[in-house]
Amino acid sequence: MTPFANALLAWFDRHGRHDLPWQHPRDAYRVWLSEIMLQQTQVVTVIPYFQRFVAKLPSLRDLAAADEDTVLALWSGLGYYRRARFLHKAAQLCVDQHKGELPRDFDALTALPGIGRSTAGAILAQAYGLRHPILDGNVKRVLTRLHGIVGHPGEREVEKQLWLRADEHTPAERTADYTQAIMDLGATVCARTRPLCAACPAQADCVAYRDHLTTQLPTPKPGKAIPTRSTVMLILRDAEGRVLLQRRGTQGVWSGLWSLPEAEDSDSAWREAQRHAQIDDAQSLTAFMHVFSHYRLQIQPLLFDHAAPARVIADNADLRWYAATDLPALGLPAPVRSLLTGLPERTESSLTNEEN
DNA sequence: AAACCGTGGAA
DNA sequence: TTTCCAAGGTT
Repeated sequence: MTPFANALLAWFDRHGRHDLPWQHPRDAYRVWLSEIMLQQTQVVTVIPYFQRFVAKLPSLRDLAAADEDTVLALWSGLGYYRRARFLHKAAQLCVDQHKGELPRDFDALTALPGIGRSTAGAILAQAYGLRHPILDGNVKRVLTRLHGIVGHPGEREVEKQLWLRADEHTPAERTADYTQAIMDLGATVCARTRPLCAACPAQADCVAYRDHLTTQLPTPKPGKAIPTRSTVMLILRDAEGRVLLQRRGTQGVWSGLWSLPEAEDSDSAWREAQRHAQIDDAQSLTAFMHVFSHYRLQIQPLLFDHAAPARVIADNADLRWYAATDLPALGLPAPVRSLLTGLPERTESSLTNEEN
């Protein structure tokens, strides 16, 4: 065992996190679910989603048997929705090909959608105690500092070095604890900003600490400007307060989620609205910006109140009028949920349609 | 290889 | 306000 691993395990026993929801009980399904939810997402954000998810779908077989709408509703607000669709698909593959269990084999695990090298390692180490390294954001931060590795971790040479170090430090004993420990260290001590080096068990071995490089490592990703796009979101609301929602396709952002019909500008918005309902006035709501990882989206909501639904689209499975009480059970994009939740009440004038 | 894929919190 | 990015994987 490397001196680092030894010191880290001793630190973990006293200062590690031992009460995370997926640790009690720590079965393969819960470890897997937590690892997928935690991809690019912090622990504090994940915890309530995890609790809600396992309360509704406590086992892999429950997940496999669930509707995609149910899964996406449980994921709604977490982002990167492809994770949820992959998770669902992988559960069904486990039922079909692995007797309803998550495989204990690395190649079989990474063959499942949504499980890459690091996530597979985390599952095998934490759920089954097998010696496999992980290399998530925490480990990259700890190891770049510990070994003074310069260069953005996204570069292939840098990542290759990091995997070698990750493997070197991963002990054959207490692998599950070590895996949790290095993530805990990265999250609580070796933080991105203002690391608590005085409390670090690896301080004596740390190149970045020795050379005063902790603020410069890991090397930040080269910045790139992201474009701004714009869209008009149509809120068609009928006399009973129901709103027309459209299920998005399997490609692109918010795949599989229920969202609002969209248009490029207000003119095409009117034409689009008239395809779905008889409408006679529109109210521009406050426009706002929604930020994705790779572009900004300027959203102009357009409220068509007291719309009379066209009969022709009534049977379309991907286009439905939903009551406000239906919304909690639907997978909605975060800004759409926020928009619909904060919608103005239908006014007396709109109810009586006094403009005409 | 580089783009794509969400969201919210911190600084 | 702007910028950065957190338990990554897929195409």
